[in-house]
Amino acid sequence: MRESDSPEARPYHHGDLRRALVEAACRLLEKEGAGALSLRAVAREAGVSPAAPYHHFKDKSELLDAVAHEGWEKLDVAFQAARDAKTSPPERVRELGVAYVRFASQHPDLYRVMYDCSRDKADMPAHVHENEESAYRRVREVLISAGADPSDEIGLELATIACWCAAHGLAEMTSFKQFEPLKEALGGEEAFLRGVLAHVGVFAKGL
Amino acid sequence: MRESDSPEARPYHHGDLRRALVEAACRLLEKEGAGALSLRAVAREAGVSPAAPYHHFKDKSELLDAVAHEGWEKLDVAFQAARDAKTSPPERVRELGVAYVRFASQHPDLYRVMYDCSRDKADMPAHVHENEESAYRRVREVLISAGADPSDEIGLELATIACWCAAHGLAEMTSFKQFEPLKEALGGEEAFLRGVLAHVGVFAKGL
DNA sequence: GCGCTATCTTAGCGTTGTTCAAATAAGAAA
DNA sequence: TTTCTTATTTGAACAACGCTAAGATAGCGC
Repeated sequence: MRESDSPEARPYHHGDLRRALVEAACRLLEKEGAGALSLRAVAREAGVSPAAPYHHFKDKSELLDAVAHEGWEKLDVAFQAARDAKTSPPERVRELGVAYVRFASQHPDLYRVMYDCSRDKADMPAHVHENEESAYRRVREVLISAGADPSDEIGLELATIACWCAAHGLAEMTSFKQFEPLKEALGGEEAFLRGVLAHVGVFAKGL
Repeated sequence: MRESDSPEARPYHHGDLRRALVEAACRLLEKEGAGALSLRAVAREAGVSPAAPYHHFKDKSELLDAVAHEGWEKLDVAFQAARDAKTSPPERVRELGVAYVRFASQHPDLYRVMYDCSRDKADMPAHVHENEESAYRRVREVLISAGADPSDEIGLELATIACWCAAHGLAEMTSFKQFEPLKEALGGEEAFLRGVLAHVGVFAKGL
């Protein structure tokens, strides 16, 4: 029981440690929270020595990158449902926003890692951010399908960014306990999210 | 030169160390960034031993709280100008948003500390957040003066939160290098901020 | 003067990220 | 097969961190 018990390819004598480490990190993140996510703890959880990860990641931050990558993929899955929802295109924009925020509120520590990675590598070339990029493009597509003018390059980009900013801001705030009375008054988190997003132009009318 | 050279009250035999520590922390934050802000580094910067801070703050996080407190005060100063601007009330809402985001983009590391403190104490009683609260109330006031219906308690709160979320989201994103081409196309950061905020209902039309 | 108490220092504990030489095991070459 | 090579893992170590405990120091009221 010293490594991931998945029956996958184990190309070297200790199995696919890289994969095992990322999974251990995700497990720790859900169990103990972001504060407990040290490289040593991840190695411990995976059952290897503290130095082992350095043969698969040059840094702690590179491990976190891999975790974040996983996170963006999970978010993309959550986006699928919203995009394929059988509602009007403008409503789909809202669904996308709600899906985003709900993802963040269901996996707060993972979301934190994802965002910290994005910020710490904010000045790196674009190809580093492939997953963010793909989520970004998805928002953009839904905005177009909701009636945004695709020929107005700048306007479209501004709208997409506004979408993303509002969703990110709300995602980081929903957990604030100060809002709980309001959530109850509205009858749940879902209604709260929709209520806030309704005040954000892009979500309210799809541009 | 072992402590702050301000000629202020020094009630105990080493001067007002608490104050000196907060100032040293702010100095470090601007010089070296958030990553270099260790308790020991702050003590070093203030010219005292690593254990000295523990007689003024029970924790590292309590020092950061004090730094964040300072930050909210500085933000409030930045808000003053926007509130007193001689423009139409709806325009003032936009000014507030721009002031908020500009503050965050001018003091990114301080803003990070401020926000991390808010999140880490998100489940604490309200009086802990007096400064956030006062900034929140300021937004609320400006919204009312811009035409929001003060009797619609819930609607007003939702609008305030939407404001804050959009501003916070944008504040954390403006530094992303991906947006730089767009900023240039629009002729500067200011235009970029206004462009994004224009897509956020609350900012665009003051509710 | 005296003691009291707050303040600061020195020393130390446990943990972290990271490096490096040595050990180990898998795959290729003989 | 045996040997060689190379990728992987370990164990020991370093500096830096947050934090604690015991002692030194200095200001205060008596």
